[in-house]
Amino acid sequence: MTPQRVAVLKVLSESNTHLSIEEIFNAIRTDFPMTSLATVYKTVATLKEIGEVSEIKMTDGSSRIDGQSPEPHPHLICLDCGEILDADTESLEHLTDCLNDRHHYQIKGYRLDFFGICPECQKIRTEQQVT
Amino acid sequence: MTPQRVAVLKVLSESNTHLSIEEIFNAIRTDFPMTSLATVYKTVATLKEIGEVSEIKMTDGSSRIDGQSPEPHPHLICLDCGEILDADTESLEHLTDCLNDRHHYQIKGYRLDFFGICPECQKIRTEQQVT
DNA sequence: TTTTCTGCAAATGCTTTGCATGGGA
DNA sequence: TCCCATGCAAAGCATTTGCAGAAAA
Repeated sequence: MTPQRVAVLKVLSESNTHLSIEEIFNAIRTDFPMTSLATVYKTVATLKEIGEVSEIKMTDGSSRIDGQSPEPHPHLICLDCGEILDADTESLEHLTDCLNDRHHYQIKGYRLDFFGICPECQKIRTEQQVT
Repeated sequence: MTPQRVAVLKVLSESNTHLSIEEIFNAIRTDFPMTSLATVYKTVATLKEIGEVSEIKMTDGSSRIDGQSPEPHPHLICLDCGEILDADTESLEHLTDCLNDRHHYQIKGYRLDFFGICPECQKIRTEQQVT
């Protein structure tokens, strides 16, 4: 627990938006001007590992940090300004209609990817356990 | 229509997998050894613009090209080997159960992002049309 | 001929790493 | 004291770009 880590956590907890690493960095620098960008990256990586935050990869390769809800959940991303909103929906059913109604977003597209273990790799994992 | 572009299209149409740029590059080089990586990038970018292919950004920053179905659709991505499968489901309802049944994937998580225009930017867009 | 594409290499942007220093427990 | 975190700078990786030559239309 170093002042830098406290500062990162403070920034993330006080913000309800999805900050970029740069934004976190700049926010911290007002309090701790000697903090380095590398430390922010390292701290965020640590927080990700212990499940405190989640990361949203943007199409340009950069990423945003979600410090509020580490569980995977739908996002609304504006194609124009890049704003990210948490889509507050309880089920995956009738999502787009629901999102249009609630958030007044014009939905243009989506990205839906599931992460899991394919049958082949499940076998490999099982074999490795046995060995 | 240059030989290089034909080659890229050929590779993409013949493959039913989700190739990385490198894989496309290597596949082409067997036929056209003088093709450069930059050209592959440029060609894929062009194909993306005209909607012929879609791009799947991986968590490591690299991307895979989907030459079969340009429409956004769910993917199954293996956490171990990185294999990408198109999830053949008709609706978004009861997805994970359905996916487990059909593809025998162990679903560990997902990424669901909607892209659209936020209310603010809709206003801006409207104003710009008027101006 | 005129435009567009190619290929090389350099540049870019975000992120990661190596390593020596320094603060925390 | 011992260890881990920090900060700087350099490296890394995927991708993009500038530009001159070459091919397409």
